[in-house]
Amino acid sequence: DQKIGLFASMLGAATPSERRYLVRLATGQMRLGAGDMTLLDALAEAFLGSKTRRPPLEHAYNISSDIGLVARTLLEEGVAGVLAIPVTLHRPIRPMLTQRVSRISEIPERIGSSIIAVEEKYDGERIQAHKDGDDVTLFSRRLTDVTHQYPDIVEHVRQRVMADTAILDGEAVAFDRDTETYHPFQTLMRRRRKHRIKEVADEIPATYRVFDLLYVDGEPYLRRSYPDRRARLEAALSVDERISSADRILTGDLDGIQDFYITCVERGLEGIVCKSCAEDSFYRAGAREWQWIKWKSDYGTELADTLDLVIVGANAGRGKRAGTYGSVLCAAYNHDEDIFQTVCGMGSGFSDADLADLPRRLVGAKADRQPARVMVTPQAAPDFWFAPAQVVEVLGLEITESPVHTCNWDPERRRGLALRFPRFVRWRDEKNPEAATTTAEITAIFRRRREG
DNA sequence: TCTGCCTGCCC
DNA sequence: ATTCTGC
DNA sequence: GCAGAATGGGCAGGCAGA
Repeated sequence: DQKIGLFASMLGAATPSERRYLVRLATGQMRLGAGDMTLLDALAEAFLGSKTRRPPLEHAYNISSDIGLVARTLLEEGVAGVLAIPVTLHRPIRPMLTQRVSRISEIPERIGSSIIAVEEKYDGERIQAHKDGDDVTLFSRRLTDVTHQYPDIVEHVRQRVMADTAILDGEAVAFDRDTETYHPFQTLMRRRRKHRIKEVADEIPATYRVFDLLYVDGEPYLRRSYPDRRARLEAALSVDERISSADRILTGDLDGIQDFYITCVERGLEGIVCKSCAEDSFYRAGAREWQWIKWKSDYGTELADTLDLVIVGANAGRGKRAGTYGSVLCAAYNHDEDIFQTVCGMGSGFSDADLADLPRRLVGAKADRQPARVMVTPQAAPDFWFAPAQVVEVLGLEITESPVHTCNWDPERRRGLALRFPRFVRWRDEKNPEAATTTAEITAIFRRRREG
Protein backbone atom coordinates (compact mmCIF):
# COMPACT_ATOMS: atom_id res chain seq x y z
CA ASP A 1 0.00 0.00 0.00
CA GLN A 2 2.92 2.29 0.77
CA LYS A 3 4.43 1.49 -2.60
CA ILE A 4 1.12 2.06 -4.36
CA GLY A 5 0.65 5.42 -2.65
CA LEU A 6 4.14 6.56 -3.53
CA PHE A 7 3.85 5.42 -7.10
CA ALA A 8 0.45 7.07 -7.46
CA SER A 9 1.79 10.40 -6.31
CA MET A 10 4.74 10.10 -8.69
CA LEU A 11 2.34 9.42 -11.54
CA GLY A 12 0.19 12.35 -10.48
CA ALA A 13 3.12 14.74 -10.53
CA ALA A 14 4.52 13.47 -13.82
CA THR A 15 3.99 14.79 -17.33
CA PRO A 16 2.25 12.42 -19.77
CA SER A 17 5.55 11.43 -21.33
CA GLU A 18 7.13 10.83 -17.90
CA ARG A 19 4.11 8.73 -16.97
CA ARG A 20 4.73 6.52 -19.95
CA TYR A 21 8.24 5.70 -18.82
CA LEU A 22 7.26 5.28 -15.17
CA VAL A 23 4.69 2.69 -16.21
CA ARG A 24 7.20 0.93 -18.44
CA LEU A 25 9.72 0.85 -15.60
CA ALA A 26 7.22 -0.62 -13.17
CA THR A 27 5.96 -3.23 -15.60
CA GLY A 28 9.37 -4.25 -16.92
CA GLN A 29 8.55 -2.98 -20.40
CA MET A 30 11.40 -0.47 -20.57
CA ARG A 31 13.67 -0.90 -23.54
CA LEU A 32 16.71 1.33 -23.53
CA GLY A 33 18.56 0.09 -26.59
CA ALA A 34 21.69 0.52 -24.50
CA GLY A 35 23.52 -2.19 -22.60
CA ASP A 36 26.84 -1.98 -20.82
CA MET A 37 28.89 -1.81 -24.03
CA THR A 38 26.86 1.09 -25.38
CA LEU A 39 27.36 2.85 -22.05
CA LEU A 40 31.13 2.39 -22.39
CA ASP A 41 30.94 3.79 -25.93
CA ALA A 42 29.13 6.80 -24.51
CA LEU A 43 31.79 7.29 -21.81
CA ALA A 44 34.55 7.10 -24.43
CA GLU A 45 32.72 9.56 -26.64
CA ALA A 46 32.01 11.99 -23.82
CA PHE A 47 35.40 12.04 -22.11
CA LEU A 48 37.87 10.85 -24.77
CA GLY A 49 36.28 12.33 -27.86
CA SER A 50 35.49 9.12 -29.73
CA LYS A 51 34.06 5.70 -29.15
CA THR A 52 37.13 4.24 -30.84
CA ARG A 53 38.77 4.84 -27.45
CA ARG A 54 36.54 2.36 -25.68
CA PRO A 55 39.10 -0.51 -25.31
CA PRO A 56 40.87 0.69 -22.13
CA LEU A 57 37.53 1.41 -20.52
CA GLU A 58 36.20 -1.95 -21.59
CA HIS A 59 39.21 -3.72 -20.15
CA ALA A 60 38.82 -2.02 -16.79
CA TYR A 61 35.15 -2.92 -16.83
CA ASN A 62 35.90 -6.54 -17.70
CA ILE A 63 38.20 -7.01 -14.72
CA SER A 64 36.15 -4.98 -12.24
CA SER A 65 32.54 -5.52 -13.44
CA ASP A 66 31.84 -2.06 -12.09
CA ILE A 67 30.89 0.50 -14.71
CA GLY A 68 30.37 3.11 -12.01
CA LEU A 69 33.94 2.65 -10.84
CA VAL A 70 35.21 3.01 -14.41
CA ALA A 71 33.21 6.20 -14.95
CA ARG A 72 34.24 7.73 -11.63
CA THR A 73 37.91 6.90 -12.18
CA LEU A 74 37.81 8.27 -15.72
CA LEU A 75 36.31 11.52 -14.49
CA GLU A 76 38.70 11.94 -11.56
CA GLU A 77 41.95 10.48 -12.87
CA GLY A 78 41.58 10.17 -16.63
CA VAL A 79 42.58 7.19 -18.79
CA ALA A 80 45.75 6.65 -16.79
CA GLY A 81 43.67 6.06 -13.70
CA VAL A 82 41.42 3.65 -15.57
CA LEU A 83 44.40 1.71 -16.87
CA ALA A 84 45.66 1.37 -13.30
CA ILE A 85 42.49 -0.31 -12.03
CA PRO A 86 43.74 -3.68 -10.82
CA VAL A 87 42.23 -7.12 -10.48
CA THR A 88 40.89 -7.00 -6.94
CA LEU A 89 39.84 -9.79 -4.62
CA HIS A 90 36.11 -9.91 -3.88
CA ARG A 91 35.40 -7.82 -6.97
CA PRO A 92 34.23 -10.20 -9.72
CA ILE A 93 35.92 -10.53 -13.11
CA ARG A 94 33.49 -10.83 -16.02
CA PRO A 95 33.56 -14.49 -17.05
CA MET A 96 35.00 -15.58 -20.37
CA LEU A 97 32.29 -17.15 -22.55
CA THR A 98 32.32 -19.83 -25.24
CA GLN A 99 31.65 -19.58 -28.95
CA ARG A 100 29.42 -22.05 -30.77
CA VAL A 101 29.70 -23.80 -34.13
CA SER A 102 27.13 -25.67 -36.18
CA ARG A 103 29.48 -28.51 -37.24
CA ILE A 104 31.96 -30.15 -34.89
CA SER A 105 34.55 -30.07 -37.68
CA GLU A 106 34.55 -26.27 -37.52
CA ILE A 107 36.25 -26.43 -34.14
CA PRO A 108 39.80 -27.20 -35.32
CA GLU A 109 39.33 -24.78 -38.23
CA ARG A 110 38.49 -21.84 -36.03
CA ILE A 111 40.34 -22.41 -32.77
CA GLY A 112 43.72 -21.22 -34.03
CA SER A 113 45.87 -23.73 -32.18
CA SER A 114 47.36 -27.05 -33.26
CA ILE A 115 47.01 -28.54 -29.81
CA ILE A 116 43.49 -28.42 -28.45
CA ALA A 117 42.39 -29.05 -24.89
CA VAL A 118 38.98 -30.70 -24.69
CA GLU A 119 37.26 -30.35 -21.34
CA GLU A 120 34.11 -31.90 -19.96
CA LYS A 121 31.16 -29.49 -19.99
CA TYR A 122 29.04 -29.65 -16.87
CA ASP A 123 25.36 -28.78 -16.55
CA GLY A 124 25.61 -26.79 -13.32
CA GLU A 125 26.13 -23.24 -12.12
CA ARG A 126 29.16 -21.19 -13.20
CA ILE A 127 30.99 -20.09 -10.07
CA GLN A 128 33.94 -17.72 -9.69
CA ALA A 129 35.63 -18.21 -6.32
CA HIS A 130 37.81 -15.58 -4.64
CA LYS A 131 40.09 -16.86 -1.88
CA ASP A 132 41.66 -14.25 0.36
CA GLY A 133 43.20 -16.26 3.16
CA ASP A 134 40.18 -17.71 4.94
CA ASP A 135 37.88 -15.13 3.44
CA VAL A 136 36.09 -16.68 0.46
CA THR A 137 33.55 -15.03 -1.86
CA LEU A 138 31.61 -16.81 -4.62
CA PHE A 139 30.07 -15.13 -7.65
CA SER A 140 27.51 -16.43 -10.14
CA ARG A 141 27.84 -16.02 -13.89
CA ARG A 142 25.98 -12.72 -13.74
CA LEU A 143 28.18 -11.74 -10.85
CA THR A 144 25.80 -11.83 -7.96
CA ASP A 145 27.35 -12.83 -4.66
CA VAL A 146 26.23 -16.42 -4.01
CA THR A 147 28.66 -17.15 -1.16
CA HIS A 148 25.89 -18.00 1.31
CA GLN A 149 24.35 -20.55 -1.08
CA TYR A 150 27.38 -22.81 -1.18
CA PRO A 151 28.89 -23.13 2.31
CA ASP A 152 30.34 -26.49 1.25
CA ILE A 153 32.22 -24.99 -1.70
CA VAL A 154 33.43 -22.11 0.48
CA GLU A 155 34.90 -24.63 2.90
CA HIS A 156 36.59 -26.61 0.15
CA VAL A 157 38.13 -23.54 -1.42
CA ARG A 158 39.40 -22.50 2.00
CA GLN A 159 40.96 -25.84 2.76
CA ARG A 160 42.06 -27.27 -0.55
CA VAL A 161 43.34 -24.33 -2.58
CA MET A 162 47.00 -24.22 -1.66
CA ALA A 163 47.60 -20.52 -2.16
CA ASP A 164 47.04 -17.59 0.13
CA THR A 165 45.07 -15.68 -2.49
CA ALA A 166 43.44 -16.99 -5.65
CA ILE A 167 40.58 -16.48 -8.09
CA LEU A 168 39.15 -19.68 -9.59
CA ASP A 169 36.64 -20.22 -12.37
CA GLY A 170 34.56 -23.38 -12.53
CA GLU A 171 31.20 -25.06 -12.30
CA ALA A 172 29.19 -26.10 -9.26
CA VAL A 173 27.48 -29.42 -9.87
CA ALA A 174 25.58 -31.95 -7.80
CA PHE A 175 27.37 -35.28 -8.01
CA ASP A 176 25.73 -38.36 -6.59
CA ARG A 177 28.38 -40.60 -5.06
CA ASP A 178 26.11 -43.63 -4.92
CA THR A 179 25.16 -43.71 -8.57
CA GLU A 180 28.36 -42.02 -9.77
CA THR A 181 26.31 -39.65 -11.90
CA TYR A 182 25.53 -35.97 -11.91
CA HIS A 183 22.12 -34.87 -10.72
CA PRO A 184 20.06 -32.91 -13.23
CA PHE A 185 20.41 -29.15 -13.25
CA GLN A 186 16.98 -28.80 -11.66
CA THR A 187 18.22 -30.62 -8.56
CA LEU A 188 21.20 -28.31 -8.15
CA MET A 189 18.87 -25.33 -8.48
CA ARG A 190 17.18 -26.30 -5.23
CA ARG A 191 20.35 -24.89 -3.68
CA ARG A 192 19.45 -21.39 -4.93
CA ARG A 193 17.77 -20.41 -1.69
CA LYS A 194 17.86 -18.07 1.28
CA HIS A 195 16.49 -20.36 3.96
CA ARG A 196 17.35 -23.86 5.16
CA ILE A 197 20.63 -23.74 3.30
CA LYS A 198 22.40 -26.12 5.65
CA GLU A 199 19.79 -28.89 5.39
CA VAL A 200 19.64 -28.74 1.62
CA ALA A 201 23.44 -28.58 1.36
CA ASP A 202 23.60 -31.86 3.29
CA GLU A 203 20.92 -33.39 1.13
CA ILE A 204 22.45 -32.20 -2.16
CA PRO A 205 26.20 -31.66 -1.67
CA ALA A 206 27.87 -29.52 -4.33
CA THR A 207 31.05 -30.43 -6.14
CA TYR A 208 33.26 -27.69 -7.55
CA ARG A 209 34.82 -28.54 -10.92
CA VAL A 210 37.46 -25.90 -11.49
CA PHE A 211 38.67 -25.14 -15.01
CA ASP A 212 40.63 -21.92 -14.71
CA LEU A 213 42.85 -19.80 -12.49
CA LEU A 214 42.67 -16.01 -12.91
CA TYR A 215 44.79 -14.84 -10.02
CA VAL A 216 47.14 -16.47 -7.55
CA ASP A 217 49.36 -15.31 -4.68
CA GLY A 218 48.86 -11.65 -5.49
CA GLU A 219 49.46 -12.02 -9.21
CA PRO A 220 46.88 -11.59 -11.98
CA TYR A 221 46.98 -14.56 -14.38
CA LEU A 222 44.64 -13.26 -17.05
CA ARG A 223 47.39 -12.60 -19.56
CA ARG A 224 49.06 -15.96 -19.18
CA SER A 225 48.37 -18.72 -21.66
CA TYR A 226 45.73 -21.34 -20.93
CA PRO A 227 48.35 -24.12 -20.53
CA ASP A 228 50.21 -22.00 -17.95
CA ARG A 229 47.06 -21.15 -16.03
CA ARG A 230 45.94 -24.76 -16.06
CA ALA A 231 49.30 -26.04 -14.84
CA ARG A 232 49.36 -23.53 -11.99
CA LEU A 233 45.76 -24.44 -11.13
CA GLU A 234 46.62 -28.12 -10.85
CA ALA A 235 49.61 -27.31 -8.67
CA ALA A 236 47.43 -25.24 -6.34
CA LEU A 237 44.54 -27.71 -5.99
CA SER A 238 44.62 -30.37 -3.34
CA VAL A 239 42.00 -32.52 -5.03
CA ASP A 240 39.32 -34.45 -3.19
CA GLU A 241 35.83 -35.74 -4.00
CA ARG A 242 34.21 -32.32 -3.82
CA ILE A 243 36.79 -30.13 -5.51
CA SER A 244 38.87 -30.97 -8.56
CA SER A 245 39.96 -29.61 -11.90
CA ALA A 246 37.75 -30.34 -14.90
CA ASP A 247 38.65 -33.61 -16.64
CA ARG A 248 40.14 -33.06 -20.07
CA ILE A 249 42.31 -34.43 -22.82
CA LEU A 250 44.80 -32.85 -25.18
CA THR A 251 44.47 -33.67 -28.86
CA GLY A 252 45.61 -32.47 -32.25
CA ASP A 253 42.74 -33.48 -34.44
CA LEU A 254 39.03 -33.79 -35.01
CA ASP A 255 38.98 -37.51 -34.23
CA GLY A 256 40.35 -36.85 -30.78
CA ILE A 257 37.67 -34.24 -30.17
CA GLN A 258 34.92 -36.53 -31.39
CA ASP A 259 36.07 -39.49 -29.31
CA PHE A 260 36.18 -37.46 -26.13
CA TYR A 261 32.80 -35.92 -26.92
CA ILE A 262 31.24 -39.36 -27.27
CA THR A 263 32.66 -40.58 -23.98
CA CYS A 264 31.33 -37.41 -22.31
CA VAL A 265 27.83 -37.91 -23.66
CA GLU A 266 27.88 -41.59 -22.69
CA ARG A 267 28.73 -40.54 -19.15
CA GLY A 268 25.71 -38.24 -19.08
CA LEU A 269 27.57 -34.93 -19.47
CA GLU A 270 26.19 -32.01 -21.40
CA GLY A 271 28.99 -31.79 -23.95
CA ILE A 272 32.52 -30.46 -24.32
CA VAL A 273 34.42 -27.20 -24.32
CA CYS A 274 37.43 -26.98 -26.64
CA LYS A 275 40.18 -24.57 -25.64
CA SER A 276 43.08 -23.13 -27.56
CA CYS A 277 46.55 -23.87 -26.21
CA ALA A 278 48.24 -21.16 -28.28
CA GLU A 279 50.66 -18.59 -26.88
CA ASP A 280 47.93 -15.95 -26.88
CA SER A 281 45.29 -18.11 -25.23
CA PHE A 282 44.71 -15.55 -22.51
CA TYR A 283 41.67 -15.39 -20.26
CA ARG A 284 39.54 -12.90 -22.18
CA ALA A 285 37.29 -11.54 -19.43
CA GLY A 286 33.79 -10.79 -20.66
CA ALA A 287 34.53 -11.94 -24.21
CA ARG A 288 33.03 -14.66 -26.36
CA GLU A 289 35.81 -15.48 -28.81
CA TRP A 290 37.24 -18.46 -30.67
CA GLN A 291 39.72 -19.54 -28.00
CA TRP A 292 36.85 -21.38 -26.31
CA ILE A 293 34.29 -23.31 -28.35
CA LYS A 294 31.48 -25.44 -26.92
CA TRP A 295 29.75 -28.40 -28.49
CA LYS A 296 26.50 -29.85 -27.13
CA SER A 297 24.43 -32.75 -28.32
CA ASP A 298 21.67 -30.64 -29.84
CA TYR A 299 23.91 -28.56 -32.12
CA GLY A 300 24.34 -31.18 -34.81
CA THR A 301 20.74 -32.01 -35.54
CA GLU A 302 21.58 -35.35 -37.17
CA LEU A 303 21.90 -37.08 -33.82
CA ALA A 304 19.49 -35.01 -31.78
CA ASP A 305 15.86 -35.82 -31.25
CA THR A 306 13.60 -33.28 -32.89
CA LEU A 307 9.93 -33.41 -32.02
CA ASP A 308 6.93 -32.80 -34.26
CA LEU A 309 4.49 -30.94 -32.04
CA VAL A 310 1.03 -29.46 -32.46
CA ILE A 311 0.27 -25.79 -31.83
CA VAL A 312 -2.62 -25.47 -29.36
CA GLY A 313 -2.18 -21.87 -28.20
CA ALA A 314 -0.23 -18.63 -28.51
CA ASN A 315 0.78 -15.72 -26.34
CA ALA A 316 0.76 -12.02 -27.20
CA GLY A 317 4.19 -10.65 -28.07
CA ARG A 318 5.88 -7.74 -26.28
CA GLY A 319 8.39 -5.14 -27.41
CA LYS A 320 9.29 -5.67 -31.01
CA ARG A 321 6.73 -8.48 -31.21
CA ALA A 322 3.92 -6.31 -29.86
CA GLY A 323 0.78 -6.68 -31.97
CA THR A 324 1.57 -10.20 -33.11
CA TYR A 325 2.16 -13.54 -31.41
CA GLY A 326 5.32 -13.77 -29.33
CA SER A 327 5.31 -17.51 -28.77
CA VAL A 328 3.20 -20.60 -29.36
CA LEU A 329 2.20 -23.40 -27.01
CA CYS A 330 3.16 -26.84 -28.30
CA ALA A 331 1.67 -30.22 -27.47
CA ALA A 332 2.34 -33.90 -28.13
CA TYR A 333 -0.32 -36.46 -29.02
CA ASN A 334 -1.46 -38.89 -26.36
CA HIS A 335 -2.56 -41.84 -28.48
CA ASP A 336 -4.19 -43.83 -25.69
CA GLU A 337 -6.49 -41.06 -24.58
CA ASP A 338 -6.74 -39.27 -27.94
CA ILE A 339 -5.82 -35.92 -26.39
CA PHE A 340 -3.03 -33.35 -26.78
CA GLN A 341 -0.74 -32.63 -23.83
CA THR A 342 1.63 -29.67 -23.68
CA VAL A 343 5.42 -30.01 -23.81
CA CYS A 344 6.73 -26.43 -24.17
CA GLY A 345 6.15 -22.90 -25.30
CA MET A 346 8.25 -21.82 -28.25
CA GLY A 347 9.30 -18.31 -29.24
CA SER A 348 12.88 -18.75 -30.38
CA GLY A 349 14.12 -19.74 -33.81
CA PHE A 350 11.44 -17.79 -35.72
CA SER A 351 12.69 -15.36 -38.33
CA ASP A 352 10.71 -12.15 -38.70
CA ALA A 353 9.14 -13.68 -41.81
CA ASP A 354 8.06 -16.81 -39.89
CA LEU A 355 6.52 -14.58 -37.24
CA ALA A 356 4.69 -12.48 -39.77
CA ASP A 357 3.34 -15.69 -41.25
CA LEU A 358 2.08 -17.05 -37.93
CA PRO A 359 -1.36 -15.35 -37.72
CA ARG A 360 -2.20 -16.41 -41.29
CA ARG A 361 -1.23 -20.01 -40.57
CA LEU A 362 -3.23 -20.19 -37.37
CA VAL A 363 -6.33 -18.17 -38.19
CA GLY A 364 -8.29 -21.17 -39.44
CA ALA A 365 -7.84 -23.04 -36.16
CA LYS A 366 -8.65 -20.16 -33.83
CA ALA A 367 -10.87 -21.23 -30.92
CA ASP A 368 -12.88 -19.18 -28.43
CA ARG A 369 -11.89 -21.30 -25.50
CA GLN A 370 -9.75 -24.29 -24.54
CA PRO A 371 -10.47 -27.10 -27.03
CA ALA A 372 -11.87 -30.27 -25.46
CA ARG A 373 -8.98 -32.52 -26.47
CA VAL A 374 -6.27 -30.15 -25.16
CA MET A 375 -4.90 -30.62 -21.62
CA VAL A 376 -3.13 -27.63 -20.09
CA THR A 377 -2.29 -26.59 -16.52
CA PRO A 378 -3.45 -23.13 -15.40
CA GLN A 379 0.17 -21.90 -15.39
CA ALA A 380 0.58 -22.75 -19.06
CA ALA A 381 -2.80 -21.40 -20.22
CA PRO A 382 -2.16 -19.18 -23.27
CA ASP A 383 -3.68 -15.85 -24.34
CA PHE A 384 -5.18 -17.45 -27.47
CA TRP A 385 -6.38 -21.00 -28.12
CA PHE A 386 -6.17 -23.07 -31.29
CA ALA A 387 -7.74 -26.35 -32.27
CA PRO A 388 -4.94 -28.90 -32.89
CA ALA A 389 -4.08 -28.55 -36.60
CA GLN A 390 -0.69 -26.97 -37.31
CA VAL A 391 2.31 -29.27 -36.80
CA VAL A 392 5.79 -27.83 -36.26
CA GLU A 393 9.27 -29.35 -35.91
CA VAL A 394 10.93 -28.39 -32.63
CA LEU A 395 14.53 -28.84 -31.53
CA GLY A 396 15.54 -29.00 -27.88
CA LEU A 397 18.36 -30.17 -25.65
CA GLU A 398 16.58 -32.69 -23.44
CA ILE A 399 13.37 -33.77 -21.77
CA THR A 400 12.94 -32.77 -18.14
CA GLU A 401 10.30 -33.27 -15.47
CA SER A 402 7.87 -30.40 -15.34
CA PRO A 403 5.28 -29.01 -12.91
CA VAL A 404 3.57 -27.02 -15.68
CA HIS A 405 3.49 -29.17 -18.82
CA THR A 406 1.04 -32.04 -19.08
CA CYS A 407 2.85 -34.54 -21.33
CA ASN A 408 2.78 -37.91 -19.51
CA TRP A 409 1.01 -36.19 -16.62
CA ASP A 410 1.19 -37.93 -13.24
CA PRO A 411 -1.72 -36.64 -11.14
CA GLU A 412 -0.20 -37.98 -7.92
CA ARG A 413 3.10 -36.13 -8.25
CA ARG A 414 1.50 -33.34 -10.29
CA ARG A 415 4.33 -33.51 -12.77
CA GLY A 416 4.62 -33.99 -16.50
CA LEU A 417 7.45 -33.69 -19.01
CA ALA A 418 8.83 -30.64 -20.80
CA LEU A 419 11.41 -29.83 -23.46
CA ARG A 420 14.40 -27.73 -22.37
CA PHE A 421 15.66 -24.96 -24.72
CA PRO A 422 12.97 -25.41 -27.38
CA ARG A 423 13.34 -23.64 -30.72
CA PHE A 424 11.56 -23.58 -34.07
CA VAL A 425 13.05 -25.65 -36.89
CA ARG A 426 10.38 -25.72 -39.65
CA TRP A 427 6.72 -26.22 -40.40
CA ARG A 428 5.44 -29.76 -40.94
CA ASP A 429 2.43 -28.94 -43.10
CA GLU A 430 2.15 -32.47 -44.44
CA LYS A 431 1.51 -33.93 -40.97
CA ASN A 432 -1.85 -34.35 -39.30
CA PRO A 433 -1.96 -33.54 -35.58
CA GLU A 434 -2.49 -37.22 -34.81
CA ALA A 435 0.80 -37.94 -36.60
CA ALA A 436 2.73 -35.71 -34.17
CA THR A 437 5.28 -37.13 -31.75
CA THR A 438 3.40 -39.05 -29.09
CA THR A 439 3.60 -38.57 -25.36
CA ALA A 440 4.74 -42.20 -25.15
CA GLU A 441 7.71 -41.48 -27.42
CA ILE A 442 8.69 -38.46 -25.33
CA THR A 443 8.42 -40.53 -22.18
CA ALA A 444 10.68 -43.15 -23.75
CA ILE A 445 13.30 -40.51 -24.61
CA PHE A 446 13.17 -39.20 -21.05
CA ARG A 447 13.60 -42.69 -19.55
CA ARG A 448 16.39 -43.64 -21.92
CA ARG A 449 18.42 -40.60 -20.87
CA ARG A 450 17.55 -40.88 -17.20
CA GLU A 451 18.37 -44.56 -16.92
CA GLY A 452 21.28 -44.60 -19.32
C1' DT B 1 -2.99 -19.42 7.36
C1' DC B 2 -2.78 -21.21 2.87
C1' DT B 3 -2.64 -20.81 -2.21
C1' DG B 4 -1.58 -18.89 -6.60
C1' DC B 5 0.78 -15.63 -9.22
C1' DC B 6 4.71 -12.92 -10.29
C1' DT B 7 9.65 -11.82 -10.28
C1' DG B 8 14.54 -12.70 -10.38
C1' DC B 9 18.05 -15.43 -11.73
C1' DC B 10 20.13 -19.97 -12.98
C1' DC B 11 20.53 -22.58 -17.41
C1' DA C 1 19.92 -20.63 -22.33
C1' DT C 2 18.98 -19.94 -28.34
C1' DT C 3 18.11 -17.19 -32.05
C1' DC C 4 17.52 -13.33 -35.17
C1' DT C 5 18.60 -8.58 -37.00
C1' DG C 6 20.40 -3.83 -37.69
C1' DC C 7 24.58 -1.59 -37.82
C1' DG D 1 30.79 -9.91 -35.69
C1' DC D 2 28.90 -7.16 -32.05
C1' DA D 3 25.18 -5.63 -29.25
C1' DG D 4 20.66 -5.80 -28.18
C1' DA D 5 16.28 -7.82 -27.62
C1' DA D 6 12.89 -11.29 -28.55
C1' DT D 7 11.84 -15.85 -26.54
C1' DG D 8 12.18 -20.96 -23.61
C1' DG D 9 11.97 -24.28 -18.50
C1' DG D 10 12.47 -24.38 -13.53
C1' DC D 11 13.31 -23.23 -8.64
C1' DA D 12 12.84 -20.20 -4.46
C1' DG D 13 10.66 -16.56 -2.35
C1' DG D 14 7.66 -12.54 -1.72
C1' DC D 15 3.17 -10.75 -1.74
C1' DA D 16 -1.86 -10.28 -2.64
C1' DG D 17 -5.96 -12.21 -1.90
C1' DA D 18 -8.89 -16.08 -0.69
